[in-house]
Amino acid sequence: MSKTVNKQESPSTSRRRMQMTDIARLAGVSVSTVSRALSGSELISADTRERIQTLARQFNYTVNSVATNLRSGVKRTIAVVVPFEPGSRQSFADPFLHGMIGSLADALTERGYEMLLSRTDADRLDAVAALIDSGRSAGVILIGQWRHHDQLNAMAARGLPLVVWGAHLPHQDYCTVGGDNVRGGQLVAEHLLEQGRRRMVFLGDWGLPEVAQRYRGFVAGLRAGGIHLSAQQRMAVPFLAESGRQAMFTLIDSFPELDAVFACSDLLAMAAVGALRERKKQIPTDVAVVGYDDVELSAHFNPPLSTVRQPIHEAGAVLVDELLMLLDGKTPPPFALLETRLIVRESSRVP
Amino acid sequence: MSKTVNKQESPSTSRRRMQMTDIARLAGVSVSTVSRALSGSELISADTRERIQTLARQFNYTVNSVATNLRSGVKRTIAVVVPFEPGSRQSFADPFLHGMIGSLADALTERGYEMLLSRTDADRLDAVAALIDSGRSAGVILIGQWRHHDQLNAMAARGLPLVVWGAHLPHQDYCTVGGDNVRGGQLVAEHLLEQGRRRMVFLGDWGLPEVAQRYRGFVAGLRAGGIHLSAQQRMAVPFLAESGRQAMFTLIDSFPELDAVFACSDLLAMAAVGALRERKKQIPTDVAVVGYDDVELSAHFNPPLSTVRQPIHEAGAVLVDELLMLLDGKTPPPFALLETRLIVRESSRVP
DNA sequence: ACGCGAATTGCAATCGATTGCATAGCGTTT
DNA sequence: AAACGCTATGCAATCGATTGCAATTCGCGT
Repeated sequence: MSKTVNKQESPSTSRRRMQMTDIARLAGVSVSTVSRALSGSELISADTRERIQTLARQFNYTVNSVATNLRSGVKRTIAVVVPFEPGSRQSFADPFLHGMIGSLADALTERGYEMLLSRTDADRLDAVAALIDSGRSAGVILIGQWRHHDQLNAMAARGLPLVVWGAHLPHQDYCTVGGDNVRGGQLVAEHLLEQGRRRMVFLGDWGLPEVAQRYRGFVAGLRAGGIHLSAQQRMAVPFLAESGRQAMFTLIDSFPELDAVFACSDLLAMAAVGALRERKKQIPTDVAVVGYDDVELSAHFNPPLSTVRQPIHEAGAVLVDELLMLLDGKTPPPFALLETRLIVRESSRVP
Repeated sequence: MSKTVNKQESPSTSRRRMQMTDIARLAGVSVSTVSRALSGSELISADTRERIQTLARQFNYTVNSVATNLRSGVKRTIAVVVPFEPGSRQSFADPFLHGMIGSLADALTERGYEMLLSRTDADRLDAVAALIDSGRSAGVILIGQWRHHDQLNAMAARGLPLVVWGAHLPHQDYCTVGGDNVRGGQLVAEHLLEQGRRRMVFLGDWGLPEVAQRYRGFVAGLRAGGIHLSAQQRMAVPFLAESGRQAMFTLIDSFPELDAVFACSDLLAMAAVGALRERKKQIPTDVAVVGYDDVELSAHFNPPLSTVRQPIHEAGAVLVDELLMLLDGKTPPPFALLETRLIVRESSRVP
């Protein structure tokens, strides 16, 4: 390759990217001076500095942050990882994730970081280590711990800067941020009991730590009210609308007397409502439905959906702040429990 | 700064990242050899190669892609930019965007690219040029052209690798991918007329090119059926549920005889359904509602929402492929129109 | 006129990799 | 035995910036 050839040059896009040497040549100074001028160093006389900055602006020059990072060793990119179930690849579909990503994007932008969005096989969570090992990002924010607490602990042991949205578990060496899932489940149980419901069903994959905690809280709350949840009153389903629909049909068939549904995400709850309608059940008269997350659409659903609110906006900020603490060498609290409250709307309230 | 000090070192995270020199030392060879071995070069003897690869795996070493990119000049990061309205910052809330991001994430991952997700002020679209100028990404995929066709043309003129999801406009120097919005609007008009509706209202911000085209198609379709749309039969609203709700109330008040709503996104349509219910209108008996996008939830909404499907999965692939063509110096078609079809569900179909 | 410090600016090493070219080692051919 | 060729490896320049230190210029005191 000849030295004068410009990489990524192309017939149509033949303009080479401006670089510091170009500005230096134009200004008649050295690159050192340009570098310092652009970073606003006091070492450079005010008028040289200004002249160079004007020049840079004129030519749309921006310092190459890749080179800067390489030299300075400081990275301003954070990877946000959204795992997908290896079978369906569809985890991305839950609107809750969308809210989470938006919230993280905001929090990172505010603090001057870039966001690298990455999807990973939920069974190979440890693959995210490569994002850090390869220097692509300074740290990782992972949405959900899925079934691999162990892999996460291993990564934490390697000292990788990692913060996880999820449940706080025993023997946890990594840092989590999440809602109070047990409490959330309990609130739903109490509310449904209060509404006079007795024959509940539970929808959600309790193989996942967060869901497991919601389930535990729910069962505990029911037990306190003297109600027991039998094996036919629950179904383990992934966070997919169609799965929720099918599961709901199965539950209606096997437990037709049901009068309340607790779904572990609003998406599942909405799918459940759809399935119940198809079977001519009135919501909430025949069956009360409560979801989880309080995504934006829940309030506009028909009927408006009762749900457990997760403070998404705050979540992004806390996740980012804890990760930045880690990067800064400080030790963030091992877990943060965010406020969790029940929002009662029409889907579970009989007037 | 002393030479032995390790950047981003910290009390808790004191482990320096492995690098090529370390592997070289461990293997007793030079870095050149390691570099070649890890990239699988035939120049290195098979057994040295294997020995080095094993070593790298053992120590969790991954080549620093930042350094690689700097040297090779090839970047494998694409920026996906989601503009937000400067007032609300909320553009992120529409589930359509979520689908789009997921689809792009898939397409990019499949092709071995990373995705940098970035939010920008919709009034400063030209700010995305900095993503390229600064070398953070090789190219940009922008979701929507918003009100700044001019800024986009200027960027295209600078030769920036840019592909836009949106409407095909006259005098367009950049490359777009989008649905056939005019046709979409027209399909909705025809369908509503066929259902015997005559008093339609339109919900959506026609200041945005895509929406304007849907509006034009809709109006043209109505005109063909001998129907005229007066100024009180439309409202310009941003893609926000609450705005949609309020706009719907206003329309109901100013044009109470309405019997059909065409909303420019499913989010708006769902919000409209909510507002109509609050005013005791039956859907679809009293008022038919049609949305746009066919997001996943639309099928599970109550009633299931009629809508114009945008082929989101295909969209991501096409956007990415066109951008890669640009990066490759080829000239992609100036615009791609993806299949647009009407999905009729219960919200607009009287049995 | 000379010396000295302060204010500017430039030189060159460096970040962590890649790669053209040089070279070392070793077997073959004549 | 000399010459040659091939394979496997190392040297050193390079990507685009940053930064410690050296060098230059200039003003001013004596």
